[in-house]
Order: sequence, then structure tokens, then C-alpha cells
Amino acid sequence: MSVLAKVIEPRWARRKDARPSELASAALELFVERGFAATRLDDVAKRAGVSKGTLYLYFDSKDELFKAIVREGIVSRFVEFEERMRAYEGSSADLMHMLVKTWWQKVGATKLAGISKLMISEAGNFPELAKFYHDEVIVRGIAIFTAAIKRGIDSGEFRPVDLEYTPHICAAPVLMLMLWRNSFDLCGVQKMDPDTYLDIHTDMLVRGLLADRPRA
Amino acid sequence: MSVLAKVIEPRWARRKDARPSELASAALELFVERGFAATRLDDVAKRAGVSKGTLYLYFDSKDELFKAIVREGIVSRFVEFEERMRAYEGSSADLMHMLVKTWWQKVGATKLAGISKLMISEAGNFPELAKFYHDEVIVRGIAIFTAAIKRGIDSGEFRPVDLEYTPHICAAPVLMLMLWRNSFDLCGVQKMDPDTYLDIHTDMLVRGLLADRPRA
DNA sequence: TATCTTAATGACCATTCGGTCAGTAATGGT
DNA sequence: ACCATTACTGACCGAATGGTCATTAAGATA
Repeated sequence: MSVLAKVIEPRWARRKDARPSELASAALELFVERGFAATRLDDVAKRAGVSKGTLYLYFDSKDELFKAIVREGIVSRFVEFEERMRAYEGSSADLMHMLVKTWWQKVGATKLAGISKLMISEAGNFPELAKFYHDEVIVRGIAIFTAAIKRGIDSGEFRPVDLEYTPHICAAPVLMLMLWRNSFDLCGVQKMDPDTYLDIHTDMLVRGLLADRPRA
Repeated sequence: MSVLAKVIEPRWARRKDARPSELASAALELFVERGFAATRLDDVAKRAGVSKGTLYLYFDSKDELFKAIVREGIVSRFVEFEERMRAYEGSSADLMHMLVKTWWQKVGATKLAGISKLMISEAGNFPELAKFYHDEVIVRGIAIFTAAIKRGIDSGEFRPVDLEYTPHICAAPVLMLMLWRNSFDLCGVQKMDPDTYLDIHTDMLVRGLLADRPRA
């Protein structure tokens, strides 16, 4: 073999193990950027550094790719959350702060946050997947907030509030921030500072939850 | 002309004035249901009771149709809002309730609410339209909340809070409800009651804003 | 009723894109 | 060094769809 030939790099390498996650990761980015329908599988493949044929080696269809991403991005992310909640020993107000902060660090600030936008956008086209996401992610997430609020009520720290809608209302501003950063924040608009935003939110939230002080 | 012939209805009628709004309305519904890219112009035309050719008689392209809808659904909806705000004479807490309720009645409960979902979904694909929506709708809407909060602070009813992020946080739960009803709420999931939800939200919100009571 | 204007049609085109598959080249075994 | 295996390629197909335009017919005018 000539010296020259040795310099030529192989056109591609076998990386069976790495492909699926690389493809899923590329697809998530593009789905979040452009939406499901507007994303071309050629582009997904290109971003993952392979050809479209390879994509179909690992995923049966565009729909299945989408589902795989959602399933993947969610699995077992709650155990740590739920564990952290149970183990907490401070005040319920501090617990609230901790929950919001953790949510943000582990999900909101990562590109996983884009999945919420994806699901909201595509819920109409994938009702069964929306159901799945609702049951596995939203219900479970809301349950954490519900537990935290209940903890505060039981200890007398919080006033007795409704436990059906209040958790949704607690979560909404965090979710909105996640959506914001994956839509308007992207182009030309004044950005938000997550830490400040979340601090203000949690502060307002706790004030809204605290038991009434005895009147003067 | 035979009696039989008289019975035959015309295959179509000229309705130059009504077509644009009917087409825009049909398109809005489908865009919200399916998303921008997934919506077929044939389907839009069919829902509006015309052919695809007619659609192109009134709108230059799919993009322009989209933009026209957003512009249409927004124009001059704020004047009433802003006027109502200025004219209000009750407490700032009551003003807050009024704002949320009005927002819901005039927008949230109508199919206009779907535009928010549309914009969040398509912001990445239409950055210049996202900018337009941001400047014309979001900024203006947030300004109303900002003014209401400032009113409360100036009168001593509310404590002095940040005026950059707090309005966003006030609006977030309302927006989330709008998004919810245009995504997850559609298929198989336990529905939310808007009035209850919004009452709880506003109550929490006002508690978070009220000036500290003098200590006992 | 005859004529004219134009709203509306729907067949058609060019292109795009999800999905397929015969072939190619990287790798591991012998 | 050769072969067998298989990860990967990329040209290709068919269906779908945005957009066009020659044709048709509703309605106005007189």
C-alpha cells in the first residue's frame, strides 16, 4: 500500500452503538427548531453525520423517531426528583425553591426543555403520544408539586389551598420560561434571565401560599 | 327553462367580500389543529367551501395567509383593553381580577387563543413574524399588566415588586391555560375548568402582590 | 335576452420528501 | 491476505402538495 493511500481516511466508520442516540439527538434539535412536519429526515441524517438510509436502519419511520425521542428524554428522570422531595427536611417554602431550581437545572436549562414545546405543538397530530406524555410526565410532575403543597398545608406553614389547580399554576411560569426560550427568545427579542425570573416567581408563589398572619 | 332546471342550484356563488375572512377562519382552525406545515391548502379551501384556486385569489402564498391571520386576529383588540384599564376605579386587586377575566372572555375562550400556540410552534420558522407578534401583542399585553401592578404599588396596595419579570409571571398561568386547551385538553385528558382555575390563579397572584400587613 | 366582467374552478406542473433497496466499503475472523 | 459479515450509502420511487392558469359560469348591465 502506498504512502499516499495510507493518508486517505475511511469515508465512514461503523458506530452501531452511537448512531441511535446521535440521530435522536440531532432529530430533537431539529424538531424543536423547526417543528415536526417541517423537519426533513435528510437534514436529521446530515446533522448526525450519516445518510438517510442509516436513519431507517435504526428507526422504522419518522413517527417512531419522534416517539423514541420523547420516551428517551423522559425515562427515569423523575426518580431523582421524587427522591429529593421525600428526603427534604427544611421548610416547605424552601422546598418550593429547591423544586423549581432543580427542575430548571435538570430540564429547563437543557435542550430537553424543547420537548414541552414539541408536545404542545404536536399534541393535535399525535393524540396517543400526547396522552402518553400527559400521563407519564405532566401528571407525575404535577404530583410532585401537589405533594410539596400538601406538605406545607399539613405543617400549617401554608394555608389550605385547592390541590387540583394550584400545582398547575405553580408550574406554569416555569413552563412558560421553557417555552419562551425555545421560541421568542431565539430571534431578536430581549432575553430573559432565568435565575432572576425564577427567584421572583418562587417568591411570589410562596407568598401566595403562606398561611395568613394573625392580624395586627 | 324546464321546471327541473329551475331546481338545480348554482354550483357556486360570488361572495367576494366574505371569502377572505372565511378562508382565514378555516385556515386558523386547521393551523391550530394540525400545525402550519401539516395543514394542506386543499383542506383549508374545502373547509371554507371553495377550491384551492380561490384561496390563491385572495392570498399570495401559504406564508402570507399565515401572516394575514395573525395580523387580523390581533388588530385593534387592545384598544378596548387599554381603555378599560385606564377607566377602572376600583382597587388594584379587583383590577387584576378584571384584567384576567376580560382577557379570558375576549381571547382565551375563543379560537383566537390558538394563535398563541401557533406562534410558539412556528416562531422558529418565522422569526420576523415572531418578532412582529412579540412587539405588537406580547409587549403590549405585558404593558397592561405592568401598568396595573404599578398602579397598585403607587397606591400602596401592592408591595414594590420587580416590574420587568413580574408581569410575565402574572400572565403565564393564563397563557398556559390557553395552550392547554389547544393541546392536551383536546384528547382524552381530564379537562380543566377555566373559571375555577383563573379564580385560584388571581387569588394567589394578588396575595403575592399585596403589601405586607403590619406585624401583630 | 344578449353581452360583458370576473369570481371561482379543477386539472395540471414542478418539486419536495418520506421511505426503499441494491450495492459498497469498513471491520473482524481465519 | 482473503473472506464473510454487515453498517452504511445514495440513487431512486411514488405520493403528496404548494402553486399556476386556461376555462367555466355566476351575476351585473342594458
